Amino acid sequence: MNYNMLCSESGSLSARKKREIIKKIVKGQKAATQLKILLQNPFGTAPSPSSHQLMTNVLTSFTQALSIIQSSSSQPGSANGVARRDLLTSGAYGSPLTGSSHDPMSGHCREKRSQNGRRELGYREGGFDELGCVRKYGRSVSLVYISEKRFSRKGAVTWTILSSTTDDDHAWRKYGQKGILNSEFPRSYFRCSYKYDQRCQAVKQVQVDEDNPRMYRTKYIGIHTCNPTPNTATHPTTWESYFLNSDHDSDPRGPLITSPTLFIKQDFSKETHTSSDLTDHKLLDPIMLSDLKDFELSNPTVVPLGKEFGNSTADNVYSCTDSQNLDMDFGGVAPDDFGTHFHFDKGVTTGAVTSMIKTKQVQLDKENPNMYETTFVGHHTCNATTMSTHSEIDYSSTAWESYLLKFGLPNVQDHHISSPNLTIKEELPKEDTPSDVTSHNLDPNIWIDYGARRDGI
DNA sequence: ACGATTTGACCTAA
DNA sequence: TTAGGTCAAATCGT
Repeated sequence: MNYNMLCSESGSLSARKKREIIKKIVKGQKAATQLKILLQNPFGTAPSPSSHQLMTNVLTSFTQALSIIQSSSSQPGSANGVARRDLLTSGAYGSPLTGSSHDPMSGHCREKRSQNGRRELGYREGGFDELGCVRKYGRSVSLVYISEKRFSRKGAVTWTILSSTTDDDHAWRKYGQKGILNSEFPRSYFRCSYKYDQRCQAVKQVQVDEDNPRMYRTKYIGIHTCNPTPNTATHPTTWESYFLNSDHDSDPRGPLITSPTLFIKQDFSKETHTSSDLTDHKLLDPIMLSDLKDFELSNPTVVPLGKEFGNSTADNVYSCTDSQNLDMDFGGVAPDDFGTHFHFDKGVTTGAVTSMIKTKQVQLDKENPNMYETTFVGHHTCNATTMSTHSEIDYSSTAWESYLLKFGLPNVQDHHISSPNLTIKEELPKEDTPSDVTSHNLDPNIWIDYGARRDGI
């Protein structure tokens, strides 16, 4: 939609719709302003919605405003509807299409068959509004809407991100893959899973990045107009991702990538139960506990963890760096700690505050060498560092809550988490294991590698 | 049985 | 003519 179109159409909008549009735009402007403030001062103490939420609000408001305009222009008998169609068929969009197989006036689909008899749905000359017809898809039959296809894509919002994962908070359906000239990796094509259910036109193209094969270059085309159901959309969390460009506007959902594959098992030791008494945390809601058990996040992200010493794996143990007021000397690992059972809880009193030293250990899982088992003992009483780049994290909370926020468990803010022993298993390709295990960003806390040892000595 | 993915054919734009 | 994008039958996975 161009400026002239907006202007010409605005003339036919009712006063009520004009008010709606202005309201939406103003709302978007407010969200944009908030986002600007947040970006200028990302570590401010004042509570504010996450950048993701703000960007979502901006895009939602503007998209809704545009939808109102577009819905007005596409009403039957609307002169502007004709103008819109003319726009879509003019110039670069106006090339005739083969097989006038769809009659938008009758609402019926006409098929054409290719030389090999394959059934096809052709494109009509120029763009036309979506019209439903039944098509066979594999062995199932589903309602299909023939859309404006690539013509509408010309003016679609597009942006590209570089991310360690292909996941985002939308459900996608793969519809194609192509080898690309002078490119080592093929390009995969995805459409929104709700393309036919909700006429959502969003698509994305994913390709392994040439410069960094560990990263995915994802191009998003079009903004989602669907309302995904909660159980089908993954939870949005930030991870390693970068905005590469934004051709027009930026969809806030694009750069927000979900977390790596994590298998979380939670267990409670006597030590940690007693430790909860040392803090103001309350016991975890049993319902929450059931949710935590074996909670899985699907994502292929590689997060560096672990070290290898020759051919044998070694444990890596970490202490929270925010315990600088505490005794940093853990006294090494006691001989009887060598083995599979960890025991690192140490109660330390600093001034009037009794703290638990948070430790974690990382070890290759014996059962599955592609997995890393991280055991967290104790809980953080420190504030997570503001050096973290994870905007989704509540920095004032402890690591447990941070994790839970990142993982998107529902209503986690309403729960005060006790200090469980938490074992996280991460699925990581071993070849991606770097030597430096202290700089990973699995959680928002900074860890010091205070020792590595061979297991089972 | 049915939804999702694969993959070769087809289509359009350049 | 060619490269990139899409379709849809075949196939896979649950």
